[in-house]
Amino acid sequence: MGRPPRFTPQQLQATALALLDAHGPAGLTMRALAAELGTGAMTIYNYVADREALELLVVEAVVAQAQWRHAPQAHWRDEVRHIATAMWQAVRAHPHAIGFILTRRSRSPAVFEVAEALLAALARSGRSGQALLVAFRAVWALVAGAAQAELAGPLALQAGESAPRTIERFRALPPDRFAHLIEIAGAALGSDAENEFSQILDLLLAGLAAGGR
Amino acid sequence: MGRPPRFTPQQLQATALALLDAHGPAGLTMRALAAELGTGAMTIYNYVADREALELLVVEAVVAQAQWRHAPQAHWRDEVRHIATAMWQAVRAHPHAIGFILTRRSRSPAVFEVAEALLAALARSGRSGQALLVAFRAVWALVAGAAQAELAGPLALQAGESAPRTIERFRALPPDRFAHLIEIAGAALGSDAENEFSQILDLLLAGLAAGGR
DNA sequence: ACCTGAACACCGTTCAAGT
DNA sequence: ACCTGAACACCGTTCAAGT
Repeated sequence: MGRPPRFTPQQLQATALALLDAHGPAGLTMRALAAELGTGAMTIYNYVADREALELLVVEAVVAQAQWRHAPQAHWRDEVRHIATAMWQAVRAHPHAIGFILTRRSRSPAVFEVAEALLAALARSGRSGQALLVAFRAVWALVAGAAQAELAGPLALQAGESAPRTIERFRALPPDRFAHLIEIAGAALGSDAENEFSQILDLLLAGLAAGGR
Repeated sequence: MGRPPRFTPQQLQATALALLDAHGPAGLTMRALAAELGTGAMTIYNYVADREALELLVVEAVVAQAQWRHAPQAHWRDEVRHIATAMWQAVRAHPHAIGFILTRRSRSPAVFEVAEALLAALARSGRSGQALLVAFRAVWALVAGAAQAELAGPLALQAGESAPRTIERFRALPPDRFAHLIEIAGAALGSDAENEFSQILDLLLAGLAAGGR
């Protein structure tokens, strides 16, 4: 007998993301999601194949939030910057989702769409084929890597750790072996993430401009 | 009564990494590790505080495998390339560990040592303070991001998927919306990872050279 | 100090039965 | 077609008892 679905896929997706945002990866379970929706755990399996599919749904939800405008009249450099920044911001808006975004292979339209937009902008630098691929991979890596560095890099802030405490932690390292690291720890704490990402991107864009048109 | 430990920390670390390499993340459990060592699950807790600590042990094991030589007479560009490549290769040698490396914050000496070596090389470009931090974060992001892209990027090969099958999958996308992605999919499959990483790094190094000395 | 089994509070998922 | 509870095979970890 054709029974109408109790939930929409969008409802599931939004609830899963909300759960993740609120309680972190450990809080996103089939059972917790079901409870949040007011049903039993097994009901979730009417909408996703398994836990992995649920995680992909969340990745899609985050990446889909990346918004950019197509600007064919702008310089390709500005358009690449615009799209890369949009993606970085979307990822950054959901810190608890970053782990999933970094490690789960998503084939969702949202991911393909940012990829295509980036490729189109980069193609305007005069690249095609292997050179275009390399340029794309470089920008993608920088965006993903910037999110990674903030989450888990050597200079990432520990969750709930104060700035003075972080500086102190680095000062406690052997100064003869980690001189630069200790020196830079202060700058890392004073650094504004948005501005820093912009500068990192600038470095790569300068390299891309040198090789392009 | 002072009882001598049955295992060394190195033994635990090596066995954990071997288990991960052989069976993937799902295969690395406290119980499986204990069984592999021929003991009960709870024995592991005499060596690590919890599962998270075990994962950090594995991350450390992988990063510690990065080997580079200090070359103060070489151009800073070559030294940066050398260290970045060493780290990328170490990460790449353990595909099943990449997820942990990307998402777990490690404060192990191994991580601090690559970071310091990279910083020292980059400092020779004439940078210090915020500019040095930005240069470091850019290189780090590129290395981490390259590993990410290979694991989970839009052009990553699906585990066990053949090259023709991958191309077919991209050809099945709407060609009007994903023209560049479809075009580039072929290049992505023919691309040699080592060579591609080198080219990506070149782009960033060109940008770094333009801003440095 | 280190070892370890029993037990607890969770998971994801299979199965079978419902509408 | 979709819903759902019971049950199974796992987890990480606490506790208490051992040497």
